[in-house]
Amino acid sequence: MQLKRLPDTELEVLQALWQAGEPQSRAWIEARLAHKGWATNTFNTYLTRLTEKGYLSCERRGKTNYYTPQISREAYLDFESRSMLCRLFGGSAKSFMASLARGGSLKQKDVEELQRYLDTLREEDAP
Amino acid sequence: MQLKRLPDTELEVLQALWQAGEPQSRAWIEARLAHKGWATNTFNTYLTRLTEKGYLSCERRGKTNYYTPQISREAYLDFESRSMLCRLFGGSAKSFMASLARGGSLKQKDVEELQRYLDTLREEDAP
DNA sequence: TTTTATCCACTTCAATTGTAGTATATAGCT
DNA sequence: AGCTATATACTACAATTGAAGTGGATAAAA
Repeated sequence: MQLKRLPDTELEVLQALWQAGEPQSRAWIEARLAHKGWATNTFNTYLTRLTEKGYLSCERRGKTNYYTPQISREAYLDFESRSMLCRLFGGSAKSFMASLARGGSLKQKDVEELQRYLDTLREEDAP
Repeated sequence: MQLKRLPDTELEVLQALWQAGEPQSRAWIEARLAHKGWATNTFNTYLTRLTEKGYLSCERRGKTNYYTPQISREAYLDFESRSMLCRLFGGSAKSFMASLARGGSLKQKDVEELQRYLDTLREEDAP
């Protein structure tokens, strides 16, 4: 599938389904995203759009539709984070980090966590 | 100013102006972004919209408008990268890095660069 | 000063997005 | 079989975005 960035609202619905891990109904998603304050039909709209775009499949059981993601969370997030990095930072992960740091989004704790994570990456790479 | 994510096209125009470092005309921007293949008036449209939204100021010299960013590149990128991080990764920089790594966007070289950068951050923090 | 070449203000237009209403089908109850 | 509740299908509509055309203003040339 040729990926395209999804609008915020549709992405939130998709995220809920990724977390679910199995096909879910509109009602289930509505409960999960109750804090959004969207009307019932608003969920239906987003589910339909995601299905038309090929991000979800839809299976009917009785009166109810059950939706299943057709792309993995990993694949989508990878695509979108890469595209963001290009659009904003010319593809440089370091520039991105620098931006977070400057803005104070990167706490001491986050830095340490990241360093540990990067260490594990190097081990994998050159064991 | 209450920031809002900009559409891709407007952001590209703004990026060109940030790089310029001084007020520039539509013609200058058009030359700089010639590879986009946009019609002349398309540049005018985006410049007008950015000005209406408050991201640019506009000064007239003779027949020509000169545009100046009203927000710093740093402030905008900080805002947008933070919002992306929340939307996609629940705010975790580590998850973001993991996503890049999984997708192969993070080369050995990038990892090392990042590690050096993070080291400098810690020195600043606890000298 | 008239002409010309440009630059921009204003208008247009289709597609997408955010949001939800109306209408129809139907599962399940009686 | 008929009734009712409800889930979805279809429709609506304003705002935004991507893209560019028209036409009026005007600096510069003649």
